[in-house]
Amino acid sequence: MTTFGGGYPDVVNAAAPSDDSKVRVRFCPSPTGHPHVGMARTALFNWAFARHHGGTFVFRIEDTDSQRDSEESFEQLVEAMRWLGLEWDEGPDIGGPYGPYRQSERLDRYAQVVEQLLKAGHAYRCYCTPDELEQRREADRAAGRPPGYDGHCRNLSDAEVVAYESEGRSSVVRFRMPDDMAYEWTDLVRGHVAFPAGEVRDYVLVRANGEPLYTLVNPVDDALMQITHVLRGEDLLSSTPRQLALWAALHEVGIADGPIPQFGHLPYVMGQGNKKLSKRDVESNLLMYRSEGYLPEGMTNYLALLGWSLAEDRDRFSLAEMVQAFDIGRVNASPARFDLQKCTALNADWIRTLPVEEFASRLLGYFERERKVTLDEGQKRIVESAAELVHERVETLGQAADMLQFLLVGDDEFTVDEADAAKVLTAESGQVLEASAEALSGLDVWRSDEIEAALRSALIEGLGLKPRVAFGPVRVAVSGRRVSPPLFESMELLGRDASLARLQSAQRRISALAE
RNA sequence: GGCCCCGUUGUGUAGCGGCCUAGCACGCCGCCCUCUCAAGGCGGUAGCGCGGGUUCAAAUCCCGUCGGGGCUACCA
Repeated sequence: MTTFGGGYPDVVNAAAPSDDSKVRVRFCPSPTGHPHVGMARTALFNWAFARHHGGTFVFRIEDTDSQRDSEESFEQLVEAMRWLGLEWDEGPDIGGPYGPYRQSERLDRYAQVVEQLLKAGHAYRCYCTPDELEQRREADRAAGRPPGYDGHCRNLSDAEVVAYESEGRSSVVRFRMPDDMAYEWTDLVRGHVAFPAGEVRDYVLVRANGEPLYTLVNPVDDALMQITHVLRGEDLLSSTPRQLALWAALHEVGIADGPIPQFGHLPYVMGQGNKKLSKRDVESNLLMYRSEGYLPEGMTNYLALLGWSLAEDRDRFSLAEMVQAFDIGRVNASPARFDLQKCTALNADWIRTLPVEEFASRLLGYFERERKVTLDEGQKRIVESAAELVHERVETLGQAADMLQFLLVGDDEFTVDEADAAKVLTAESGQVLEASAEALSGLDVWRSDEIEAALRSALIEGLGLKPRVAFGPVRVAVSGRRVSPPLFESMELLGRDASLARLQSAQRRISALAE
């Protein structure tokens, strides 16, 4: 028996190229559905690896499944990558020396490769119908034989081929796996991984309709694009032997000339329970985080923590710090659960770390890009001043926007939360509002410290209330909520007229209640 | 069924034979601060799947076992 690693000692387990600038890695998603956090984690680790080694990060689109791929999905992918700040050096939009970078534009090359593999005997046409295959698989299962293609069409005679063709059967192209070869490699994440000989069956490279499959195009493009390191999901671990075999064949027919890349299989990102995070889970949608107002810094930071850590006592770190420290050998092999709470907490941490002015400008951008609202100059100034008030109180930009909403709406659009009103704007609070309005209307200077002094004197000293009891109704009246940014500063920003109007409106509400 | 991968508090991780009566973060629970909510401060909760070895010494090495996951497609 031959061991693949032993047969090709200079390629399979080749040490990482000593010249780091030769490092070439790729992120190669299929454009189906929305961009997904597991995908983003894979992209991030590839990117960090490339940057750490001063290598090249290639963005390649694997769109060979015309049934499932979509242009919309492709655009979202690009957008998600840009949002996260993972710039690529070669890719569909910017080209590069090994383009094109969309596989749908490379079909002619794959056809050539298939011809060569067919000619060299590394692949053959298989005329088995899906039904026949299914039946034989069933039989194998029943008999306790290992499943997989049984090699029916491996060695058809010319006459048999002619017969099948004249029957009008269509054919797929199958790769001929070497008979007695074991496959092993040193996985960058898992260490030594071995598959015994005879386990991997002949597999399909090209569909009957002529469309090439991932099993073919992925290794072919890795070869053509001189990829040196393949960092991908654990789900592809067991397809590695097939790819190793294909690589050997590509070498033999002269399509591949560089070393076989080193493989590293990243752990799954799990969702609830023990299930891989699926595209159906809401928290898997990367762009959802952007629209909720997560920071790209927070997102990449959290994603990095899914299988990797920078130091034992540090969770928060920047992309630059990650690049500096990234070591694929220190990536965990066990699956990581995606924890929205931790993700959000880390994002909150990042928000608080931002200088206030920076936070304000992100918030302004968030209003415009994600909330699609155009703020006038006055509103912008309010947001800029109010940013400080919510900076430490929110976990996302979205929460900040919500929390400041009451400062940005006119009296006609202003609404009071009904549940909160029911609890706080009760008959007894009528006198609180009345006293407040009276104290405030006499103020010479409308400033938070003056407002606070006036209200404290009227409500705490005057009515003898505890602060939290006294300010509750005022808060709901002015902000519409029981939870709000600091009250007196908010009132200053709102302005005297609007503040008093809202107090009066709340009073009317209470009197209406009494009747 | 066969093959492969994985297994430290609820979650993410640190730990790579003695520094571990297992560290950090999130969560959770108290307390303090306080105009609400946060933030901040202080304290607490909870873990090496199990069983055998090896060793003076094991979360760390070996074997077995159990559990979870993946692949076994004309998906990727």
